[in-house]
Amino acid sequence: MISRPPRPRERGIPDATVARLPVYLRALQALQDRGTATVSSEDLAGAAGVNSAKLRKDLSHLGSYGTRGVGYEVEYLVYQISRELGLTQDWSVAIVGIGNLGRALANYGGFGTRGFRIAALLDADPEVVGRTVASLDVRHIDNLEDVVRDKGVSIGVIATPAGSAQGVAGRFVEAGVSSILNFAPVVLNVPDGVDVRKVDLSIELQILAFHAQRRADGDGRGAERAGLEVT
Amino acid sequence: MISRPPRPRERGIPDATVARLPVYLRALQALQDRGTATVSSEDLAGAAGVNSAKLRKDLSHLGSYGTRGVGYEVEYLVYQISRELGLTQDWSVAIVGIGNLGRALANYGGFGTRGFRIAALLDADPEVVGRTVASLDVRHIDNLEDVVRDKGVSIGVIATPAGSAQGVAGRFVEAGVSSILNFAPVVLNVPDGVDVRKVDLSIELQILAFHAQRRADGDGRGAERAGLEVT
DNA sequence: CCCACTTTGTGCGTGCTTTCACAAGCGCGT
DNA sequence: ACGCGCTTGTGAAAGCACGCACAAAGTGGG
Repeated sequence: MISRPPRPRERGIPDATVARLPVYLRALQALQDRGTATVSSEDLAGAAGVNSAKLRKDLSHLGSYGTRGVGYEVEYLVYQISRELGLTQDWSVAIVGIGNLGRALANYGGFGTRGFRIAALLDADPEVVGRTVASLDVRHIDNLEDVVRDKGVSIGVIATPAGSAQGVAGRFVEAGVSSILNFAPVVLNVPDGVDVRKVDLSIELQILAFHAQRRADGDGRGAERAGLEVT
Repeated sequence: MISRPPRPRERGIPDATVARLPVYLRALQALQDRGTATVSSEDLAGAAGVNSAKLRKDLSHLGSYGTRGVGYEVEYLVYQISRELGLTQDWSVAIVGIGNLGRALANYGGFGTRGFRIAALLDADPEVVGRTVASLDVRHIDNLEDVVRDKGVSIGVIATPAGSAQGVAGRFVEAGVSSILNFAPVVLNVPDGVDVRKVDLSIELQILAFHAQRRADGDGRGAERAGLEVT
């Protein structure tokens, strides 16, 4: 096999676009709350902090939902993006590791638009198990498989120390969870077909430090590389 | 003017590379703790979850620190990456918004390698101001400018509700902070020369939901798009 | 009905990222 | 001293992503 067939991408929305859709959605919901009926790509792009051509191209991947000379109908667009992101159905989330971060996550009520329901909290520490956090009983990690099955958990959140994360990930996968959000500072090893996203505090700080240093360093001329919003 | 002069990028490390250096650094530190002296690009790439060619090219931006036939000396590489990221100096961090998340951040001791020192906690709520969190007094937000000056804060972390975030960002910038890590679900508006990074819970969940739906949807054939680790 | 104005959707050039593939370099055993 | 095996560093190719600029398409006024 010389070259695999040039990647059909059968219904392909580029990953970069997918990463921005939630931002557009939030901006749109803000507009909706303010009673705005339609919005131009220029204005929406401004609110979302992106280039308007990029926004139009992103939206064009979902179909032609705008009206030339007018703009986009806010309500309709909210619906289309929600549908595309899969927010019209309910996702059941389990959080493992109820330390400071786990508690913060559990209490973080406004999970964007609804669509996400925190179904269970799990921890290994007997000190924590049995307590009530965000009106949920914290259950022992040994019940992970049962909880996943009984509550139909489809997204697992790992907020444990680094050492336990891989083990938890493995159990999630074994139990049939194929979407994992990982806050532990380790690279998770998972089989193909499992989607892992990582959120890492200290990595973000380190990237900021790099740019800050660069700014301070070569300051024969300032701000040569700056103001970059990053997703 | 047809084309701007082709972007000198005077000491340019690509952004994509910078974003991965912290991951390499962590993997290297794990190796170091285990007493490993040298490591091949293949092994390190494995530990960091990236392609080995990519890793080598990334490292080549820092200079030629490997030995052919052998690999990279762990300790030396740790030092080089740390230096490049600016972790050999101390960064003073202020956290604004001491809710669940702010507390979690304040208590998150292991900020990667040292290099980051939490210098101050600020909040607007009189109920919270004055309390001690992570052995720091929570001070009133009105002291932001003083704190930034007195403690030499160079990185600001915003963990407030969405509504307050822009205001806090403005004050940070005004006070001379030009690196901001934003946890609030809003797009911050800052002048050029200020570096904002955003961490957003619900966006991550929405992206997971998208891929999960895709997997469930078009399952005439499974897992056509999967296993993608994302930074 | 037509014209001026607005705004979308997209073709195209450019630059960045990733990946492959391999020559050059290094260490070790003989 | 020499050759063998291993591993780096990098040219070259392919794929993506971004943003400009413009044609196409719609609106509203006269």
